[in-house]
Amino acid sequence: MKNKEKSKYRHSKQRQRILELLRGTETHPTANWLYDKLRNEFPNLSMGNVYRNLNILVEQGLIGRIDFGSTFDRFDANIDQHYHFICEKCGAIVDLELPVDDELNERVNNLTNLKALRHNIQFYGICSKCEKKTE
Amino acid sequence: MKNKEKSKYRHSKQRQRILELLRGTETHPTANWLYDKLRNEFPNLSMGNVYRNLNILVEQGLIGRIDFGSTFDRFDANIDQHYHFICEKCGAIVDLELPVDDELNERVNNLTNLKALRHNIQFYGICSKCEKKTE
DNA sequence: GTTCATGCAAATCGTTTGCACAATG
DNA sequence: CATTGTGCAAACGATTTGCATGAAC
Repeated sequence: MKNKEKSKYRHSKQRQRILELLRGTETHPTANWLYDKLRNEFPNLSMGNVYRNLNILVEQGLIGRIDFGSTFDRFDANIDQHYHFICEKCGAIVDLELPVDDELNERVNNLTNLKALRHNIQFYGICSKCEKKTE
Repeated sequence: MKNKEKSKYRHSKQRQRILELLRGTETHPTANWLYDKLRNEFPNLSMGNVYRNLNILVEQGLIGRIDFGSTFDRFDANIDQHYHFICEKCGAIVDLELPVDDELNERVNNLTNLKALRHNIQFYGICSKCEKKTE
């Protein structure tokens, strides 16, 4: 699908440091956090450049963007807790009948010193409509 | 915490119709989708009003906002698939050691005619630091 | 010296807000 | 008539983009 085989990327101190910072922290920084950390080293650093480099690093597969889903809010009159399926082709969101498994929270609570109260699951894949179109 | 016991809301045709539309669809509309559907009935409808009403309906518990997490992107040098815990107090995001359960995808695929390839889980609750502060 | 990276500012996109007027109860 | 809802336009915050200059190779 996405073929940019050419490793057309040059070396850049800024990008290098962004990657190092991300590798050196357990937290999940925002672009702004990285920007603040790097202002000292690169006094003229711009947010635009931080974003550009983050996108390049994601494209290179060196980092991940924590992907909670779409960029805009979606609303739902179905109040019961339920999981969602999101089609990677057409973006459709489907409610799932899969029973909500509250034991998962317990497993987290037993494994860590966190207190998990609830959770969401999003499944990603291809919906039946898009599956047909491709075939 | 949040005490606005008074049902201080009046009746509004626009809000009523937004709720009806949400109840009448299986999709998970965006504000813009609702806006488009309602332009005919309310030629002067504004996006601002759609958003205001959606927020009110969420506050009333009549609809849900599909909540994928934070408003800004977060980045992560840990590429392996893993689940996340999000602290509802301080917003911290913690990687979980909980093994990724690919059988969940199979359960979805058996239950539906979708083809789930991967999934994310986000747990929500209180992290240990915030837990201490509250106690 | 061609191409990619950068800083800067302006632009974009989804969402929120301030305000004067209209609708509700 | 007191208060909430509305349209409008401006404001907002996170992210992207156009452009002239600077660094990499």
